[in-house]
Amino acid sequence: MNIGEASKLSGLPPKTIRYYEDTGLIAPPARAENGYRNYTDTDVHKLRFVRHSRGLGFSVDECSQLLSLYEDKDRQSGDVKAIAQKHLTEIDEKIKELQELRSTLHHLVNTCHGDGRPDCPILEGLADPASVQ
Amino acid sequence: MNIGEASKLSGLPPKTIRYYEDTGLIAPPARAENGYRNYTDTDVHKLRFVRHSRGLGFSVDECSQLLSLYEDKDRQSGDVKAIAQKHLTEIDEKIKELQELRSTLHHLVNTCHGDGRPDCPILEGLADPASVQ
DNA sequence: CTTGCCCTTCCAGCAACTGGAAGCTTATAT
DNA sequence: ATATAAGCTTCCAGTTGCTGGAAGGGCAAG
Repeated sequence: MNIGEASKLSGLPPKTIRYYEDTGLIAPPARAENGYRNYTDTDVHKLRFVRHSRGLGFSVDECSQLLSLYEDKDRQSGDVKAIAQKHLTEIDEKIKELQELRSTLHHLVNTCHGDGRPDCPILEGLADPASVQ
Repeated sequence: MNIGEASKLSGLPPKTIRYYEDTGLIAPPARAENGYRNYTDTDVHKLRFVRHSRGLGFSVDECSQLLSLYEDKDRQSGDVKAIAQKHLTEIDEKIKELQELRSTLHHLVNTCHGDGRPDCPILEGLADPASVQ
């Protein structure tokens, strides 16, 4: 099938599929006589795998490792779990970071009148965070 | 003062300060006779403002708007609040997104033995998310 | 006078795409 | 049959927010 069809089935834009090929994340597919990329169901399967991995926030590099493990029938599930566990930890850190940031921002927003007057605790807080602590 | 001193006082790396100048976020400072950038306390004050704004996750473009409002003594605090409120909403969305993603990933990680055997629910979940629902 | 640090500019690269141009081929409509 | 549109190809550039490095000049200490 052409890239457009593979795109529909995998849920990845054609541009992204080509990009993944360029960067080596996915192997180049066969080519038809007219030069068009020719994808198999297996190819699409892997593209879907990558889309789901990226959707869970794995980096392209991590996706590459996961895909290798997926294709290796002698893999050790511990290797997969290690990658996932590390990513989970990073997500937890990111969430924590955002929540702290949200808390500060929420406080600032709450204390600002938000009217036509110029005095603004948000700007004061940005100029000098200590002033709102 | 030179850029190194401004860097220490503002908490921004010299590279970043120059970058902010290049992109128009902050106005070019005066220059000494030897061509070195010459920062005033006011300049440093604005650099700190930008660092705090960026630290709260505002984009450089939003920082630019906030800085303009900070410098405008006839500003309306409602304009500031609108920017902050919008950003807060985006943070909330981001947190929600990450939490959902975390939940899925956590579930996958928990169901994987993580040993020397090849069977792996994580890979199965990435290949076909429906299989783990 | 040389060592070493600070400053200058400019160019390149990171992640992960996305948009657009120029030029094919194929499908559809008249 | 032909005109047009859609889909495919490659390649280059831009996005966001820096960061690293090279090449060269300034300046103080030993």
